[in-house]
Amino acid sequence: MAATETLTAERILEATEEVLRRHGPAKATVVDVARALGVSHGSVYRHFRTKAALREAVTKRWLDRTSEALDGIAGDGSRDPEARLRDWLAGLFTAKRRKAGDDPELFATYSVLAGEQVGAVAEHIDELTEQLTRIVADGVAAGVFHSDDPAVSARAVFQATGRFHDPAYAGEWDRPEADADFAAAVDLLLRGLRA
Amino acid sequence: MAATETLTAERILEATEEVLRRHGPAKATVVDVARALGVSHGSVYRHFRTKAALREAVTKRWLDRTSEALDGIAGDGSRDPEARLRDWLAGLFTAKRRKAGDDPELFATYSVLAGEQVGAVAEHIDELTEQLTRIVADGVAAGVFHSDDPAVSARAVFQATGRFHDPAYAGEWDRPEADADFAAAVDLLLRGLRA
DNA sequence: CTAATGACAGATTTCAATATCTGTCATTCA
DNA sequence: TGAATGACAGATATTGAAATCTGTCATTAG
Repeated sequence: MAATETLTAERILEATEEVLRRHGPAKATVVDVARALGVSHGSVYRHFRTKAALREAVTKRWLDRTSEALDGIAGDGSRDPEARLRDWLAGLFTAKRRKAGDDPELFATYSVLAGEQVGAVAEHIDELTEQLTRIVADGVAAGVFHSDDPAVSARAVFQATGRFHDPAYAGEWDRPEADADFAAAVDLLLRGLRA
Repeated sequence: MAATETLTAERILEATEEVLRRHGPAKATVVDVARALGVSHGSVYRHFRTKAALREAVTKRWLDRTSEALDGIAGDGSRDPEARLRDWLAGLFTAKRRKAGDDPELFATYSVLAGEQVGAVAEHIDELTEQLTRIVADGVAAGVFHSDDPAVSARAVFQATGRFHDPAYAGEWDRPEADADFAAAVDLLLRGLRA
């Protein structure tokens, strides 16, 4: 079905996301994706060199949706850097938590890729760290933060809050202490950043 | 062999550790342990109710060796709290890193238990957090640290440094950036604690 | 001439039969 | 009498044969 429309990378990505959502990362084969599109699996390979590349592309698209939302906070130079940092960290935690809850199968795919140290995940992390760096640098410029090197501080903040965004900890995000722990972490880190 | 000596829990733990070291956590059955001791596996069950209890006991013994070494640092009230905290965190990182490198099979066992949220691991974490709390409280008493609640701050510090002691991250401990990342994390957290 | 196909080899996964293990307990041994 | 045994049922792991999948490519279709 739908063989009337041209087969684009975008359509394949949509179908893959759907198959992944339904079957999870373990099942969800290239053949399944092709079946869902009503084409032969050879056609899928015309657009993605390997199954790994396809999974990575789907995950990248999915991760980019998070980055974009946070980018708005990071880039809003009109606001107080401290409030922006708090909002950004809270936004990241909330987004990951929601993704883990709403799209467990896609999230599982992302967790697998994160464990495999795949390029798309590394890029996502770099992107987030750059956003953080911007906030820290703005804070330093405004005189409210101290940092010898905003990139180093941003990296430290990102890693120190790993428990609240690293998929390895997803199982702990629903525990009742999670929010208090998050608040304590943010308070401590902000004290460390203040000029 | 060695059937002459009495079978004690201690001897079973030693044999289990040896079997675990040799075979890893996947293999390493109760039957193997019994074989290594030259007794029937029923005898092992006289000392440990389940296989899980045996694994946990072995891991506990192994974890306790770490706690004891660090306890010396935490309890040394004569030293500057900031230096003690730095040494304690560095000691924990070094110890975990060495355990992961020297005893990969035992470490894998510990990682599995950590993932399963087992009691012995929770106790180990509580113990470490208490040591940290002592250092923070000493620092507050000496006027060099600020904290509304040393237990909360200690917990935050412990979680924020998870990347450097949580077995989930063991794969990253040998990367060249690890030491710089650790230093940045400790610096930031200490700034956050200072009065 | 480009997009799509489907047959193919080798790799991976599935599945069911088989073997091993866990945990119990009536019995044996010292 | 208390420690150790070994046979046992049910659960789990291993194995190897069959099925499916990945990635390629010569061929077909438009």
